[in-house]
Amino acid sequence: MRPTIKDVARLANVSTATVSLSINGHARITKETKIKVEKAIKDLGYFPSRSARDLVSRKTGNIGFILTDGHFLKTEPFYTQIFLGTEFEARKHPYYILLATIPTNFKEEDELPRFILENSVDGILIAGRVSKIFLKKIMTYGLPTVMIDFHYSEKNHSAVLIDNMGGVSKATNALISRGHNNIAFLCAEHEHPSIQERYHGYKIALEKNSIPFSEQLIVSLDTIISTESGYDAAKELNKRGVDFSAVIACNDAMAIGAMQFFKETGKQIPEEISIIGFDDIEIDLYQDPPLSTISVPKIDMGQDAFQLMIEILEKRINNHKKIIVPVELILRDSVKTISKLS
Amino acid sequence: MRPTIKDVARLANVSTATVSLSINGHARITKETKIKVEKAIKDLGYFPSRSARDLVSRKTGNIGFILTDGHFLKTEPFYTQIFLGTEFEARKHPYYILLATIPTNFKEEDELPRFILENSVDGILIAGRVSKIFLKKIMTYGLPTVMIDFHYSEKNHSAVLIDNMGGVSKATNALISRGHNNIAFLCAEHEHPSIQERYHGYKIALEKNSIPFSEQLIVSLDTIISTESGYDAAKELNKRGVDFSAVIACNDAMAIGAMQFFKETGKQIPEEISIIGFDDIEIDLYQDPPLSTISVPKIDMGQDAFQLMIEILEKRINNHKKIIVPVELILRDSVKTISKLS
DNA sequence: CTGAAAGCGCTAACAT
DNA sequence: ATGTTAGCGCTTTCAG
Repeated sequence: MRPTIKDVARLANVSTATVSLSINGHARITKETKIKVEKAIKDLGYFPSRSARDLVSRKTGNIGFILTDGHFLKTEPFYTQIFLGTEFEARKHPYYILLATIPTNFKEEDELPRFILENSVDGILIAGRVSKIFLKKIMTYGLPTVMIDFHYSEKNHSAVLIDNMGGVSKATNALISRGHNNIAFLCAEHEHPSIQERYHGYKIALEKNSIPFSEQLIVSLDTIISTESGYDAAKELNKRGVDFSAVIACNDAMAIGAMQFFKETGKQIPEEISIIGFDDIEIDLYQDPPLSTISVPKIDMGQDAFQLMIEILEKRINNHKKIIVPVELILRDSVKTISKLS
Repeated sequence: MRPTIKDVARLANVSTATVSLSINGHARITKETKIKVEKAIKDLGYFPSRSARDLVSRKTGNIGFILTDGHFLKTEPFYTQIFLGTEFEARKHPYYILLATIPTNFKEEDELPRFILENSVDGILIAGRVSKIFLKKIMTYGLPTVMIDFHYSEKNHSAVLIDNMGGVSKATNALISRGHNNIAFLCAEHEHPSIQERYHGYKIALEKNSIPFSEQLIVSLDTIISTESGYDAAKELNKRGVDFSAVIACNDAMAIGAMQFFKETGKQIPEEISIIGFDDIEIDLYQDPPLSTISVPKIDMGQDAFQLMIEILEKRINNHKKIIVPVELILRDSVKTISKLS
């Protein structure tokens, strides 16, 4: 039988209240008694019962982590790493993470994650793009929510977001400073806020460098972001017959697909075309040549999100705070300098 | 304020005990009262409190899922899929899955997952290879345990295992029936039980087909299984200068590394060398040619493991049961027929 | 077949 | 500064 607070109290010769107060550091307990209590706890190998604690405190000690099936099952563990980040952080706090996936295309009649229905979480983390229907449905539960790598700008949620604009601006600047003037931009899923931000970063950078913007260099597909759409986008760009020496893809998957197309058509990378992606996924390194990219600190994002949740939960900072995590440009062999600007 | 069992009792005009019995289907409650109760529950939107329930039942309603950092972070979501399988199954039962990672090289002084220390799980699922030190340490807690894709044969745990031997036998047979007589076997981490089983499957198949076994065709590296070790193993095989028309690698990662080496040395696949891996990971399809492999039903394995846990937990089937999940040979372009046997 | 009541382990007033 | 005590919401004997 596991020892209870009573056992501790008995052994330490104090009341259960004292033990409780002592453990939770709440009241001003004498140092001496605290030491006595701690010794008893140690001797007994005592650990507070979660359910008893939760019962009286009316909390669950759980945080729900929600993402879509598609995002969880993807080959590249982008969201998996974010999840792990929240898990790492949760270890330092009295919380557990409960994971649930929802259908990628969540519909009105779909059921919400069980931990919502059962009221087993004190707050939820939502990672990646989810449908508006889902968001609306879940919001009726009034749970503290932190979104990760996604948000609808018109809604006011706390969120941890990637510096999409800054990232692509960096990439664009790097290309420009290496002599590239005709830089194509390949994307898909253009209704995705992140994609719009990345596109925006591209435009801003051109502007700042007084480089004319050309619609001809933009390929925006209506499909899902993937290696295939990257391939298709490159094909489309190629068909247009415009001049370009560099390509920015809205993420690594598309960049890799694009590289594939260029190689198939006999174009040399980076001799003829420089290319930069976004995300920094592991297979970038295995490309030939290794793909340059914008690196996103995934583990950190998860940790940030969890910390934000704790703030909301404990310090009652309910003011829809947004954290923008910085990104880093990683230049590898897929980028070549054409002519240095002074 | 969430409704409690009291509210339900009041509304249904019965006692709380009746509500409880009714919900849990335990006693023979009249159909009528049961209906009354159910109506009240529905009207109130009542849901039993987990913590209250757990407190009295002295269970936690949680199952811990443990795997190593390395396995969780791997590019290929092998264990991630298994995890998702357990999660899928847990949804149908009154349990939540708590995930924790441990250091790949767990040492004596490393701390066990928090949910173990805090007694917040009723049982644990352990996926993939973990150190003996870890296993020994965790076993002192006497928690019901189900191992997945790994076990020490001398210990007696319930486990869900892959049919490693059968899988490689199938692959070997397929190669033989396509005219291959000199089949090399590439592996690493030979102390891993799964690898030994795969190796065994290879030998058995040769024997059954009366094909002489040659040490020269076996490359067993002392390193970790990876693309790199696959590359190295192929190199070593090549150095030996022995004749072979086919290669079985102990998993897909190694197979891909081996293909890389063969291609670099100008060997044609499958014209000169046929190759088969093991695992069925997504990138197999993106190889050139697409890699043949043994497919492992990862989601199923997770579900099986969870079900086994439920059996142990609820039906008290404590007899170290093992489930061997079947695998499937998937032949793709990396295998060529040399000459058909009649 | 149903109700009364004890108690699971803990926290937080309220006393002392 | 510490002890007493009343619950938190639920399950489960034990009576009736």
